[in-house]
Amino acid sequence: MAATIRDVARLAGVSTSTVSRALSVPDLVNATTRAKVQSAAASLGYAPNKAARGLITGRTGNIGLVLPDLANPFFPSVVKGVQSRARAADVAVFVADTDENDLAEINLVRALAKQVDGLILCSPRANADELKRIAAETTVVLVNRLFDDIPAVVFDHQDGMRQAVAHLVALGHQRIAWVGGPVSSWSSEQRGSGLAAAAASQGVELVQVGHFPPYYDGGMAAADQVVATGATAVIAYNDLVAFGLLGRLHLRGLSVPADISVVGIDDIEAATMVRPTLTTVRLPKQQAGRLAVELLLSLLDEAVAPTPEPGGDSPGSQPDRARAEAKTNHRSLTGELMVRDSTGVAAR
Amino acid sequence: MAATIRDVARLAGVSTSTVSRALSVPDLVNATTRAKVQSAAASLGYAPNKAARGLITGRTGNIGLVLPDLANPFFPSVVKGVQSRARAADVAVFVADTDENDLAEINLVRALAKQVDGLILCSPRANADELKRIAAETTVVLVNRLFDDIPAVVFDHQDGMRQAVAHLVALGHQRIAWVGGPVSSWSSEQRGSGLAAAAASQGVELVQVGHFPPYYDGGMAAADQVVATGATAVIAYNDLVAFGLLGRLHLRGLSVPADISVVGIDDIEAATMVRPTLTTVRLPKQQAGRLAVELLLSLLDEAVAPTPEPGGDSPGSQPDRARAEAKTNHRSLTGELMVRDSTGVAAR
DNA sequence: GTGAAAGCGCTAACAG
DNA sequence: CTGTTAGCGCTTTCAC
Repeated sequence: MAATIRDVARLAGVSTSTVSRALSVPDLVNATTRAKVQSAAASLGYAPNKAARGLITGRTGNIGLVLPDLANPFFPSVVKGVQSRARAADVAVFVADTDENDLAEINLVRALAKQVDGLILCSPRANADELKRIAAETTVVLVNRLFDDIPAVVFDHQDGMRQAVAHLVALGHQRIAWVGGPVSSWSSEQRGSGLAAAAASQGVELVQVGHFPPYYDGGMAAADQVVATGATAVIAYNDLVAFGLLGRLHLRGLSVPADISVVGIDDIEAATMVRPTLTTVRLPKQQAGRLAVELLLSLLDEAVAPTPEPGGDSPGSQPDRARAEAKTNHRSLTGELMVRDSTGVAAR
Repeated sequence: MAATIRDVARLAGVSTSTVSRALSVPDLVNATTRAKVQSAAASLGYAPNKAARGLITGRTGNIGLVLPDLANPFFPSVVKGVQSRARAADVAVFVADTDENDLAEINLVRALAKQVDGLILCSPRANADELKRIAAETTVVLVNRLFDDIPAVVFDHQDGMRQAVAHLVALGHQRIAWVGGPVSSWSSEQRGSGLAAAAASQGVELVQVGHFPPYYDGGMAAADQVVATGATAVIAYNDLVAFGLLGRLHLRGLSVPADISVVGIDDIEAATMVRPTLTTVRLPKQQAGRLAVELLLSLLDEAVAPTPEPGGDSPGSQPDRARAEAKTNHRSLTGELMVRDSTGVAAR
């Protein structure tokens, strides 16, 4: 059995309260006692029981991360970001994979909610009502989805899509196909509309080719329709779909980029492992994870020490404005185009 | 604030102990009381606080999973397996990524150990002493590494390697190169020796080409040495390394499988997304995760209700033998060769 | 600056 | 079958 605070107290010849203080609010105890306690703790290899502490402080020191599918390389990156930031704050992370199942999602959220201080929901599939309810019950940060004023970290696809289109236009493409992701996916909608805006402002034609599952097979399924549009370039919902496109195009004897250019979104590691290597919009996935943790932690602190009510001495409408904006708690990250071998001069 | 057991007790008009019993050992309470309690609990949306329960039962209902690198697609699969099995047992999973850093590994283990019932260590990098110490302090199951008699789930590479070699031999290959993984990797050693045995028994020549990092770059680095051996086929430590090989061979203008055949190990999803698709030994990764959880849970139960001491009425040396074997708590999983486009008839 | 006492939410004896 | 009592390991008043 691990050492308890009592063992430390006994060894140091002080009360348990003193041990507690010496370890968590060191300034409250005399330097010599503190040293005594610390060495006692060290020699016993004592570490406080987080669960017991949580019981009384109401803070467990744990957060939960819920995501749709670890098999999609996008998510492990986010997990890594979350982990690295959480570790720095000495916070442990529960990870739950929902298998793209929205029912499993809400069950997992409910189960986890009890034992964490807050939740990070990555690309949640839950509907609006569920989301609202969840956010009402526990502190949550959304990643890759915006909803009401629930705090969130999202990718701004406007600029990434602009870069992708500019690149293709420079190569002479005038007709671009867009392979959308799942209908219910917030990010697919964002990517699509960002792309539409970019295409419009740069004067190229955009053809949407339906909605497909965000996997390799989705790309396989989309490829023939893409070809049928007569587009000379195609932008896929994500890299996995782009790979599927590559696969099917290859089967049909079409060569990339000679016959058609392919652009992905995400920049998963495999994008440089396939041939041709994939031109794609790199999304700062790890950073999103880190930011989400930061946002969550700041929210939690805020709950403990709430910001003083406005109404200071100066009118200061300017600062108020800034605060209001910060208050929405939305962080936006932009992507960056990685030009590789899957895009080239427009065919004919 | 969430409802507590007291709220439920009040609403149902019973004591807290009755609530506790009704919910965790239903048979111990009268059917009508039970119903009353259950409906009260339901209407309050009550769920027991696991941390508080753990404080007294000594079981948190949580397990920890520590692994080297989520960016390697091998690991997310294991995580998925662990999750699915854990969820079925209503156990939550802490996941910690060590970034292949053995120091981080032991720190994470220490931090997690306090708040979980047991730990699953996947491909641990820790040295023998550390491992011994960890296993002494907490219930642990190893995945992908065997050490002493710490319970473990491993892959038996003997048969997978035999299959791979048989396949290559059938294609006329007589000289096979082996690209090893990290020197300190237990599984690299296993794979290497399994391969050596297979090669010897099937009468083909095997050339080891050093040790390389288990990534794409490792394969890139190994490729030229592989070519220099004059081998007509190469087996890589894992699929990622095989991809690196494919990449560098392509750069050098060598064609796979016409000039050289390439075999990987793992069968990560991307193996069917590259061109040529990769022939590889499929490892049942998810199953390993599931088995590890099962093993861990059974170990935990055992600790609670220990097996009765031997010494029954019958001498039964046969059953004893079986029990002793089961007692080692090692589960072995075998791989299966997936033949795809990266292997072909030996280049003469 | 430090100790004694109370209690977080829950379960496990122990009586009845 | 059910209620009372005690206490898991810790923090936090409240006195001294």
